[in-house]
Amino acid sequence: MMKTMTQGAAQAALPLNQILAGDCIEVMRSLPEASVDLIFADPPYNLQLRGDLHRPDNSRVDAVDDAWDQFASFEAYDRFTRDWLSAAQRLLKPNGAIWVIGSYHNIFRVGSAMQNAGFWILNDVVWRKSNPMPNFRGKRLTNAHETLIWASKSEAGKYTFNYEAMKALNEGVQMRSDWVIPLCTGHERLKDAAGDKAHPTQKPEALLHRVLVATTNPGDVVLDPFFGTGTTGAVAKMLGRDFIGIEREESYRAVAQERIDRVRKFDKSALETTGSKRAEPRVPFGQVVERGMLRPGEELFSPRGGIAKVRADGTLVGNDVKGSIHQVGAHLEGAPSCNGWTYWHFKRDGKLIPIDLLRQQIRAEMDADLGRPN
Amino acid sequence: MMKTMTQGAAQAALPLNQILAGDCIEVMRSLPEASVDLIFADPPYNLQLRGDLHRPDNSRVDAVDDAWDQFASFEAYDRFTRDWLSAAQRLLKPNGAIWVIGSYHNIFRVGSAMQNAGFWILNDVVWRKSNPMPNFRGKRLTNAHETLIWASKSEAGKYTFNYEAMKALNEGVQMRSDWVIPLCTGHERLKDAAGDKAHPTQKPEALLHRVLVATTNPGDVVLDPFFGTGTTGAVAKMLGRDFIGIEREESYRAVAQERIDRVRKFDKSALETTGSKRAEPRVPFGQVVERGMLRPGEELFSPRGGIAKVRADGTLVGNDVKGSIHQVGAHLEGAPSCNGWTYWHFKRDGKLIPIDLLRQQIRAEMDADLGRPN
DNA sequence: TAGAAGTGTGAATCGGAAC
DNA sequence: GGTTCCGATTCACACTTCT
Repeated sequence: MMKTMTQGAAQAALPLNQILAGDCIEVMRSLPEASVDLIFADPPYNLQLRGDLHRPDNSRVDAVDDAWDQFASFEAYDRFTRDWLSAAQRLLKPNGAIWVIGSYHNIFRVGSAMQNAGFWILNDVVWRKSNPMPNFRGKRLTNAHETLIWASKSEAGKYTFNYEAMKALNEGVQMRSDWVIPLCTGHERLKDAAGDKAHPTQKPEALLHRVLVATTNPGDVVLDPFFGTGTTGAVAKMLGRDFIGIEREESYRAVAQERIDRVRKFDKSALETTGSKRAEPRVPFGQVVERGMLRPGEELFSPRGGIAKVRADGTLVGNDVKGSIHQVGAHLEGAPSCNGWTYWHFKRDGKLIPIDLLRQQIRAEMDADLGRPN
Repeated sequence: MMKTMTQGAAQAALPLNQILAGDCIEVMRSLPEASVDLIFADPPYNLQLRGDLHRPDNSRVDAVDDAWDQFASFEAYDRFTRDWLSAAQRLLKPNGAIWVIGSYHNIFRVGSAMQNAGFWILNDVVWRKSNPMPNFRGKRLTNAHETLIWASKSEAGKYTFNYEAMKALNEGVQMRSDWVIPLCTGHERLKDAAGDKAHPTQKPEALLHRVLVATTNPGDVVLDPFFGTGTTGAVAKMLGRDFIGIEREESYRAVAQERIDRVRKFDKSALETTGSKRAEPRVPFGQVVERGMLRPGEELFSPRGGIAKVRADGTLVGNDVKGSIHQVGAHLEGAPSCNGWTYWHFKRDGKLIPIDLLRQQIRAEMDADLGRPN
């Protein structure tokens, strides 16, 4: 009782669509547990650069040399990683998930720490840069990608994955684990007053667009503990998600706030994405019989010549087996399972028609009754 | 003086171009230190699979369920990894290097252990599979790549990198860190007497070809502690490198030996056969949206006055129909099919511009930066 | 015989609502 | 929380068989 009240109060206190100032570990610890749907984290990469790098024309490469990217040792970086991951895990709802992006300098340590903390890795995703910086010295391969890890809070977590939306984004075939997306350049790249880039590692909005469409729903709460210039917040706002940003540096917060204020949300119809069949209401086969769409005693046919007879209670009997449309189909095929709706056909005017058509009719009527779209 | 003599004697005893039987850690400890130029390792991935998986057609996926891939815990796997890495590091010459391949199940643990052991990571390389197995349940992204880590024995190591050879392999531009290579199938895939695959995880020769051309010279000694069916040995022989294989399983050793005996060393001209132009890359319309070239909610126009609205997942909605640019166009025209790229136009400065222009822009970027056999 | 059509398969951490 | 049972879900190739 007490706990419920506390949680309720805490939930109400969730600072939505704000950029919080301070160290992300401390700030995350001050927020209510199990309150966030998704975390996107772009932690320091611990680049360990030595000296300056110059291009063949002797111009100097503007590298990441900020204080926030300096760690004394692998141990120090691991401790930092464990701490922020633990605070992040506490914030996630049981069915929440996390994305972390990194390069070979840090991603192996981050991935290990995630597994040790009980996060369950769902995919590692490769961001293939279409326009990476070349290797000027010719001593290694062009470092043309970064790695993202997508993980649920625990192995048991029922994470969100908008499979059909991803498939639609990829013109009808499954989205793969390698994404080709250009670097953040041009107008999208934020500049400071002097015309220099406002942040050394600003991520492209296209990357966040895909992450958020894939693994959140409109209205979800997305937290970014290393907010930087606020790409996560900007894209979340466009897509109708709530965000919480945490950023230590005053200058980044200012740039991010100004950026997000400029962002307009897409209209609602644009945000609807292709949904999954799983979300449609379940129709028991018995309803087809009850409504007289099929008569008890009528015969159903499988693609491969199997025959079964409809019974008044919505079960089938055929070939010495009785049971649901799924069970009899599975038995005839000797298969572990079978979708009876697509397996069985009835005959009308000499033609075979899948019984799934009858289910679609029932669903259409249900929708009309409820006054829902589709 | 004494040390030099011992080393010399040990060098002479190096068992070149042989497959050694036994546990790789013990065997490596028995070999002379600082005697090997390159190590290629394909250790067990510790997949932790649960039940069976079936395809939508109910056929069963033949998964990796071998005893050698089973570990009791992350701790046990980490201990195993530390031990074989330490034995491998001892074997490497000071300027030697190592490649390790893995998937998200194990690669983060392997990468961390390598850094902890003092290996210096040079690149992580993504093997992007052109024909991966799909995700049959639609619950995650298609797992379409594996990761390789390339590292020198230490930060000070003067590793071998054949920059020009890689550049030539890539049609004159720097080789990137993402490599597109098909799975090992067809005649290359070794079968046992029963016609089943001889090894569940045989790697394609093209992958080893690129690794060895990039980071060894003819006459170098290449060791593979998880030899399996001997892809490393076969490609090393073709390319005029010496190999040492270590394999615990008698059946794999037999297959590998037979395979390598059949291999003939390439003549020089045969080495220059890589590189074919590929078809124009397919560009999903969703990329146009993700990249912000069109906004969700923005209207598209057909030549004959049809209107549709862009959605966040790259589908269109218009006139009571939802679907891809092609589907909605076909529906408006009452046609069986429609090329949405040329059919739909967006408005800029009062003028109608075909969306195909946006696809051409994306292709131009891809050609400039990616359009290589890579 | 060439082309069409059908079959097989690959390192996979591959449910979830209802009772 | 355990059990039952509905019912959703695949891409690129190589190879074989049929027309």
